[in-house]
Amino acid sequence: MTLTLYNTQTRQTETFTPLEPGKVKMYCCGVTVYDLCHLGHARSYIVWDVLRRYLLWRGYDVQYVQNFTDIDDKILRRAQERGVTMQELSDRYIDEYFTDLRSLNVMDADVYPRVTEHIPEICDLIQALIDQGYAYPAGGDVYYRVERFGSYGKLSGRKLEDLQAGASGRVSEAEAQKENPFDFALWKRAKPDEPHWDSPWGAGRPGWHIECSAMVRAILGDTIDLHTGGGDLIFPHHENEIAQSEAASQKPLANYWLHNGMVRIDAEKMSKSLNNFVTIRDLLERPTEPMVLRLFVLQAHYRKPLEFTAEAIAAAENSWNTINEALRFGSDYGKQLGWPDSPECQAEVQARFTTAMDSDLNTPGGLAIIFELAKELRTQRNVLVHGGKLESDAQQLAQVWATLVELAQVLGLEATAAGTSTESGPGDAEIEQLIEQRAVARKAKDFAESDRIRDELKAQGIVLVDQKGGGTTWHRE
RNA sequence: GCAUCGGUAGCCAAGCGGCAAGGCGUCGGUCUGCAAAACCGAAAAGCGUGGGUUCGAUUCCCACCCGAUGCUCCA
Repeated sequence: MTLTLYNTQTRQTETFTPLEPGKVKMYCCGVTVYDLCHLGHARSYIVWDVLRRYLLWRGYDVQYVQNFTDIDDKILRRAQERGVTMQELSDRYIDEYFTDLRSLNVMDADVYPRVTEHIPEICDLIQALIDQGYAYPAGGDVYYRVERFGSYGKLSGRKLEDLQAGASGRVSEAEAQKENPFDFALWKRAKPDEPHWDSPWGAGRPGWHIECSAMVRAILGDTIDLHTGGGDLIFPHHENEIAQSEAASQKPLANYWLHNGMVRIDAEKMSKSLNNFVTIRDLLERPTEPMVLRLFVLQAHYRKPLEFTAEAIAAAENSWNTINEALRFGSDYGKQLGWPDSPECQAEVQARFTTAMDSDLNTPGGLAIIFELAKELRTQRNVLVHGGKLESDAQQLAQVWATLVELAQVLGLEATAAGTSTESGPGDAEIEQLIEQRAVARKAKDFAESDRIRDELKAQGIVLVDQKGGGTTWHRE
């Protein structure tokens, strides 16, 4: 069984072979921190988190690095608008990033480099490019000379002559200084009142693309195994990273380039600039369980576009209930069923899961297997609750459960506790008393009264379930 | 215009050469005073369109239609 991954660079699904057996060096392009993360970011980081978890599960030693872009035009502008420093603004949104992504059970990276902490390495790299003729200073800026890099465009499959200059409608005033309109800034001269660093080319700050090249080199080395990010980064960001890094080192920057598909809303890409985004915070405060969002994301293959709708989230909510109930089976009933402390996993099921995941991280395929396990557990749970004993062998069921927990963990799906009992409303004793009253009414065939009590509790989020034997159980919604 | 990726049941979504996974929803049954929950069962796509290759194509090739993304803000 070998892992295969779709490599944007070759446009093929390839067998994954790390540079060094058993070890994986992985770099993921992180966020520019001037706002809250939205669902599109969530998708990206969940997907790469799953790749990382899967590699770990397969026994690789994974070194995972993800940057924060903490200097940028948009950060500056917003900081000025709010009357705070750029660092105050970026620090705040880095904190917010951790709040949101950790709640989605995205594992922390091993290193979170920040641009402002790597200015010397960035300057060294720029100098090396100038020395080799790949870059030139102009009026306090430094530009990369795209025509000098013969394979420019190899990642995104485009040729310089095919590019349409200014197609995005954002032509900078610096355009005139460039030798070629596609030359891009490595270093930007500081405007008055902007944060800046001294450099051989004058006071300024780094361009967007150079940071990743410099930080990958500083932390992971010239060549890494996996470089990941959103599909909207392929051009120009990743193309430019390749041009910078490979010109400097004469070695490949990454052996595998992986990109996730965009989240769409109303058939359009969700993005900050289109202002059509839904933040992770919005969703979680609705409230949507974090695991529901994970499930929503993982039910689609990572490279395909994913349409966000309220219906889709509602569907994922129902799906998650099934898995969640099954995940809780062990802690709820394991002891009473005499399960061993750590039941064995079912190798055959693990193998099928592996086959799905090996094929370019087919999480929908993996989830189909998880649902098989979850449905069996849920069925037995209900049989147990309603009938008092299991229909299937308890020890075998323990293995089903252990397998489910393990595979769900690979996708970062973990059981969440039953309804929080902190909400207001009637207390347990009061509920029990109402149930008692209702039982009396039912016995007297006063169904109007019994239904009234049931509806009243229902309105307060208390669901009554009449049992076969005549008793009534209840739970909070 | 150029580049890339898609178009599979009511919705979401796998599969990619040999009689179309899974999830959500829908319908029927069991249970119930009625519900809810749960359980059992069912219906529902022949895979964008037109050609071609093949014993055989949703899967490969060609053309076309539609959509998305990118073409120096972007996960």
